[in-house]
Amino acid sequence: MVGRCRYRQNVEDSAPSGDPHPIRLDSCELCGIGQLCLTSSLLGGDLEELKPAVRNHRRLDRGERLFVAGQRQRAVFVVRSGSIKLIDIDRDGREQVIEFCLPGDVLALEDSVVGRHQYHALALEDAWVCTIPVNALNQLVFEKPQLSRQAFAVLCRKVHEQRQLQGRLSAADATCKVAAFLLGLSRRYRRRRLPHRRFRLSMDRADIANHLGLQLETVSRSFTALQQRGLISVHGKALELADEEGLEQEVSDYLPAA
Amino acid sequence: MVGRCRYRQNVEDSAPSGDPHPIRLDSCELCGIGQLCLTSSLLGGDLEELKPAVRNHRRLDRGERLFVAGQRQRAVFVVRSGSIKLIDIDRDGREQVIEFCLPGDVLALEDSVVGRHQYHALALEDAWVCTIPVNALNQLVFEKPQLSRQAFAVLCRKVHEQRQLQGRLSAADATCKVAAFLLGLSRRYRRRRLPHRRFRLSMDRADIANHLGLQLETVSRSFTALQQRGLISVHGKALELADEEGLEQEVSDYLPAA
DNA sequence: CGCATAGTTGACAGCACTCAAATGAGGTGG
DNA sequence: CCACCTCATTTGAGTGCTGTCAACTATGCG
Repeated sequence: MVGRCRYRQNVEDSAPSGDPHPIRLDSCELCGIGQLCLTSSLLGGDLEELKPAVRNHRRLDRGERLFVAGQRQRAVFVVRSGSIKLIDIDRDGREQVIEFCLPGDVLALEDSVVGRHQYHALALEDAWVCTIPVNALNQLVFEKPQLSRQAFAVLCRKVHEQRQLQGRLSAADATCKVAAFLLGLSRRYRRRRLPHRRFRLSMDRADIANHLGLQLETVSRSFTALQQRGLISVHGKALELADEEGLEQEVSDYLPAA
Repeated sequence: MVGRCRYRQNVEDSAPSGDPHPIRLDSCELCGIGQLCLTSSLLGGDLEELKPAVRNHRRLDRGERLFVAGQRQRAVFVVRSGSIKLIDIDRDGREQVIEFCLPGDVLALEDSVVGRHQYHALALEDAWVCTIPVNALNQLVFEKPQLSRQAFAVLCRKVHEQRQLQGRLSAADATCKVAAFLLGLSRRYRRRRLPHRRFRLSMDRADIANHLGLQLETVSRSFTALQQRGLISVHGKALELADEEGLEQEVSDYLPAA
């Protein structure tokens, strides 16, 4: 299960600049994510403020757990490279994918009120995360009260995004859901200045299906359908959005503009 | 469209104490909701702090709009009696029910970051709302910085609830969704010390269907199915949960415990 | 009392789920 | 480096649930 990941984070596309996430960067200045790190929005866009709070960078092997539901929260995390899924496991052991977290995403911010992690966090591939101990964060909030307003804003966006997607999509057919999912991923990559036309899906069909409330066979069929219509090109986890306009058309009946 | 509502807020049940929401209460001390008002959690549970912030109580007729998407936000609201639906309307004029707001619920808190309302708010029945002007709220936050942490907590709960419901429910069958919806309503009423075994649905079948991603005929059929199995009793908008255990059993495959 | 709207019920078709098998890719050990 | 094994993914066939269209009933309002 654990092993070196032989894949690049993403297939090259619009940003042909080698590996965008070199390992072992201990400072924020050198971090490839830079201003795209959601921590900077969390901290009011001022990376200078951020540095003293970020304590260490942790490496995760594929399949490794960053935290477990119920566990006392010691830190808020930011994905630096790789991707992580948040899952809920019910009494019967069934899994529910809550969220896929990409580079730049803040993890477990919403757990800080309760003080315990609400979900399980698993690395979908080898990953690096930044760690902001809750103590350091609280200290920072104490020094700069406006910071909590930034955190508030991050949460508001999250509420809004959840509502938009899940509300409209619940009535959509399978292909539509899949198309929306892919476009959503692409937009998130683009916002982070990562390749967004061709990239590698870090999650498997089962994860996608679970997240969208479908069966994995249905997801696979939807991929095939979208490909036959020339909207995408898929080979396993390698994905290319061949016709973004067409894709948006496909989901425009259910999703608002980007 | 606009007219006096001849229905009581709720059918009597466990709390046979007359109309629980007398009209025209201008002070928080006399408000029937009292500590169950989510504003009190918003304000750290201290109603004393709340009073100077709450400016006026506004009456809404059934069908009346409290605010419109895009409109500049002047206040955060709390439902005092009646109920309000939050809806999104897309380019093609199609409606999407985002949320049903019951007495005690805070409205538009998550809009305050953007400064504009994100959705339309319509009264499902005659209603009263409390109004907290954003100026007053900001002033209060300035005086008591911890207050923003309370607001943060409110949002976190919202994120969490949304995830639980929509995530698990997206894969459930129609009857399951409807059962979960009814139980969810019931629990929210109970938490507010309102009749929760027998109550009146303030929204119509179309609203429920829209919210759950179903067709109204399917919702109707699900009601019938649940009734034939002795789990509920429905006559139009009058609802009774005849077998809460059975209902929970029905949704237990998809929803975590209360 | 009659109209308008809300809600229920029925018939039928289509899409997604289920079960099953085949294909392909990735990883391991010789 | 190749063979093999395992698991992810795709594809197929059949069934059931839900959407669609339509008719009917009940309720509320003037």
